[in-house]
Amino acid sequence: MKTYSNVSRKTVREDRIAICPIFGCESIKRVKPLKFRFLGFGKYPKCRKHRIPLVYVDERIGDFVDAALACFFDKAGLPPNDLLEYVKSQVPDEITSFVEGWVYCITVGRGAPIVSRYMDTISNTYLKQLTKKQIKAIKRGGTSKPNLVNKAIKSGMDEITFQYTRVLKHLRAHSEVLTDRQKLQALSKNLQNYLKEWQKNTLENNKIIKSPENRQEMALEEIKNNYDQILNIGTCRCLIGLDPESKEIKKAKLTAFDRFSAYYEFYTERLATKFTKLDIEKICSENKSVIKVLKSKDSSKELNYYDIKASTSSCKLEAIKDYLKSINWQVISKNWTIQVKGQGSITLNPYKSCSNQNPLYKHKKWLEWIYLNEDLNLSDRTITKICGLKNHKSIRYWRNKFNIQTKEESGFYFNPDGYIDLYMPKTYKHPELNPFGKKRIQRREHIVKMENHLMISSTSRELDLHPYLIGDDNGMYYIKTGCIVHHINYRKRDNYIDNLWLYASNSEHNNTNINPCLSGLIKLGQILFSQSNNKYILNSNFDYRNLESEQIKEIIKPVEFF
DNA sequence: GACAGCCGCTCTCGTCATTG
DNA sequence: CAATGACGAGAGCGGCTGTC
Repeated sequence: MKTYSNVSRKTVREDRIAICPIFGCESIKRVKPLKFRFLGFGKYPKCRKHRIPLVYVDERIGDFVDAALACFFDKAGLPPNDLLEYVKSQVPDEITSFVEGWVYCITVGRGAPIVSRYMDTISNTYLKQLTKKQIKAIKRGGTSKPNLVNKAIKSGMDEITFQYTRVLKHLRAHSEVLTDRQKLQALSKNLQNYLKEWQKNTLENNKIIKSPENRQEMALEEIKNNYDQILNIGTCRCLIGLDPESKEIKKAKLTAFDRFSAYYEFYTERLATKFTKLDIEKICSENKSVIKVLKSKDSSKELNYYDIKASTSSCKLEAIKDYLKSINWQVISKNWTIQVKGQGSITLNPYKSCSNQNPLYKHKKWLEWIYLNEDLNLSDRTITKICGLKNHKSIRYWRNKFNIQTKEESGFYFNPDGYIDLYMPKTYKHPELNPFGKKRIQRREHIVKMENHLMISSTSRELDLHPYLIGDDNGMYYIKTGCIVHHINYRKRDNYIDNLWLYASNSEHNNTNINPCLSGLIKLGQILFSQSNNKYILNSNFDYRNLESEQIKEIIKPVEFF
């Protein structure tokens, strides 16, 4: 569990704004330093309503947004299997419009309007804590009267703005990338009636609505399943034009904020996983996906399109070529005959590889599909290779001819070692990297995340005194070279801040002493030794967390020698 | 079309600790 | 002492794009 800095007027160095840590509680207060450190009431300000200590807004608001976003975009929010099976078997024509409609309704069904209203309230109340002069100074921005508004208050404002922007960006991505409005269609009456029945039945069987007190006896995953059912009812109700909050849910006093709090717990316990466009497409289409193509080559390894990007070029090209053959091209275009100057009309075969005799890139729909496919994310250069051409300019030429706009390039790349590399903007002026400013700075994503986290969560004094940080002239702080940002769960792409730990040096990093932990897991049977492979393997049929803590202590206690 | 500066992407090398 | 794994850092090829 994350710990927050205790809001204490004894230690607060300058005015800051604090809030009740309960999501949805609007109790917000300006915390001033005590004039005499030993005197004064309200040394540890508490929420009047909940009687618990306040936390700083800038430390808590990010958690709320994390929780809300985890809730909106969790995989469990996609259409549930029982509904999908019904639609596929009974009304197969409606599968696309049903899935598109469902995804369209997810954000509203899961409470997006409430987040937006809450963020509005927080930012307004935050501003009310300031004097008119201070608000004017903030609005003026720049360096005007820097002493009037102290740094902590300014950074709190910035954090609220940053987090609000995050919410809006995700919602925008949802409406522009994840949903396709043109595919939205009214559902048939049959399906609507079935959805009404479905939500009634689901509500009746939901354990949390039936008896909320049972929650304490349930495993976290079970709680999540029940919460997801409630949230999916919200989405379903939106889809059939009803208010997402049903009477039963209101009766059970399960507010949207309770659900976000629950989701914060799921998020911190890593039970929430974000869905992508690929997941939606997978539901809609029966096509063999890239994943399946690659899986067939190495069935033991779970692959996704990140792995495709990171895999070796030849393997990637072959996988993509195989994948392209499996696409249902008849849906994309019905006419595969093109006119080529000097050769007359040619009938292309999209199920065969691209070649001189089969120049698929000269077909507008083919090129458009392959270039704009977000999961493949192919560049002109890669398409050139797929087509067996030498000069990428040919692909660009045909793109221009067909009026296919150049994509916005993304600023991150998958290092073959497994990390995510970022190209840093020019404002990133790490004093120890590229001191003459001639080259672009590349930085691993997890280091940048740690730097951002430290900048947000530390006071200016803490930043100045931090032994692992180095500052620049513009008040930015960077992790010194030589320090190591370690992935706690050893997953190099899991760059959530909770999975990162900063070490002073490689030697300190290598002293993490993982061996005693591993031996504990071996004693518990979580890790087994496979004699056929001569290797240790993970025992996936067993979860030591199901044991009582006393049992675990008994098993892993030190061996006694006679 | 030549040129320059920028940038996408890949590849390589270095350090340190551990292991056998 | 060589091999290996986790991590950091950046060189370099050649494509992209704007300008003349």
